Amino acid sequence: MSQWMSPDERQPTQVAQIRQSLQEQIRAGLLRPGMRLPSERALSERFATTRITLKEALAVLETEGQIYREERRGWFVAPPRLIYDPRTKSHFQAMVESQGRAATTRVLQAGPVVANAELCQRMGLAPLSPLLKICRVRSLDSRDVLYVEHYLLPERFPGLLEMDLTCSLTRLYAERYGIGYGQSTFDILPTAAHGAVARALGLPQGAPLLQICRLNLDGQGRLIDCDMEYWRQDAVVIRIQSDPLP
Amino acid sequence: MSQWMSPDERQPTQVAQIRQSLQEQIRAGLLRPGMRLPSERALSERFATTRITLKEALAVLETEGQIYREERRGWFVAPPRLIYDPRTKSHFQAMVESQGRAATTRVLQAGPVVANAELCQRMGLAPLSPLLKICRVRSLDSRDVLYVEHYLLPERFPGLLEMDLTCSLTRLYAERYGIGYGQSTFDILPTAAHGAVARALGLPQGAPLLQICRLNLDGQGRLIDCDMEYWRQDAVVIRIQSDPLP
DNA sequence: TCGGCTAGTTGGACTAGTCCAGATGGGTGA
DNA sequence: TCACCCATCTGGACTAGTCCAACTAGCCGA
Repeated sequence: MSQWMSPDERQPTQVAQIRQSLQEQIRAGLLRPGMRLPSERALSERFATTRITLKEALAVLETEGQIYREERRGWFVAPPRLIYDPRTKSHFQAMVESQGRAATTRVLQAGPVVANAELCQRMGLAPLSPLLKICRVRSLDSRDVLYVEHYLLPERFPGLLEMDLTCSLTRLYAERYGIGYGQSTFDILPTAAHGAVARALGLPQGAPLLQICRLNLDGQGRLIDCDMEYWRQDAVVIRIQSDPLP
Repeated sequence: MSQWMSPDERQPTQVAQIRQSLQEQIRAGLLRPGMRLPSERALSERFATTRITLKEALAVLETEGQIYREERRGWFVAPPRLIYDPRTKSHFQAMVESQGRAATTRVLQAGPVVANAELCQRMGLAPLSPLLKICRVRSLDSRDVLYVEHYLLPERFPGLLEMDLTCSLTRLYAERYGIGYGQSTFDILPTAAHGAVARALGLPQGAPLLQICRLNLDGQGRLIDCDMEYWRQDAVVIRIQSDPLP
């Protein structure tokens, strides 16, 4: 029988059915953005299946960015994505507010470190170069969605650590040091949450993330800093406009 | 005891240990790009755990793009990523070959369709507008890494379906119709494989993918087409350079 | 030599649980 | 009133299997 059916027509798996069913409820607005889903145990009972199977369906919806997790707290319906054009030099707060949403920033850590191998390579530094590391968590409508590690050249930013680091670094660069962005390079790639990132965003280890590594140069082409951004992947869509023809 | 330990120092989970162990072997070059990993059963025995736990570790490595899956065939070590700048107007083949790798293209389907709701919205079309749909699979060093659906305005491309669609559509546009790209818009977001996409790339349902939706305008700002690209997320890194200051 | 069959292996899908750590909220005592 | 404690609930981590469909490789016969 099944050999004559295209894979489309075959009876969908339980995981697919559960995913479909939850998606429908979300699309119909019965499950609204930010709402908590019933517990995994309650859902698995309602769908007459085991927790493992149910969790697989939730994992698919998670990689699609329709729902998100908070470690040991539960599953929630994802709010609309923030539209993020990495090329605009505007800072996080301005970008968020221009889309009618609220932004806050929290500093987790700020201090000198020694560059690791990956950073030396990306930034073209000598081995064991000193750097300033600033770790921040940024939230969208009171939900933590972005963890950033900034790595700055210490010689260009004397006294920076004493300033208020919760506001835009871009503005500090410009106003206090007269340094503005020129060309930047962005590497975008999906990855999984580990260690510090997972803890900062309240994610379980292995949860999907969108990583953006930006390398910023000033107007003269000299390196300013390197930012490692880790976004909850349901919270953002990268939208880029190519240049119109000259 | 554990209450005084930071989460970093705590004994890592089995999943984390297995992930770590496999990653090390890959980094050391003992498991080389393209090589198949031992079967799930063999690995779960070797790590003295169950298949489910083992699969979870593999899933994390998959979302990190260190390994990839072929449905019912097994797990393989991911080759280096292709560097993809969506803003360069160069076509797939040229981009791949400029990085010293081999590209091929296969046409799965080509014909007229009626635009669905999502396409009407993205392309700004009237409901039920007619479109030409071309589905292609593109491979990198003989591995299928990209599934693309092109949706074109039929009135701009009479007779297109009779041409050789395995080569660059960009070139066909230019050489046969005198149409060149102007500004384009890209939406990049991680998603999960379903239906046609999963089948075309030999992925299991729910596998992580990187979706890029591009909307192409011509030099006069008129719509040319909309491409829905689905990349195996281990196969590519998006690298974008912002414009230098004027 | 080559096509087709077949047995064995692989991943896919799923069941039915256990034990634990962290988050939550209600109640209690200062 | 408010801080703290504790019972309860949640997800996290893991075990030990079963059944099935699809892929594979090797054998066999034309």
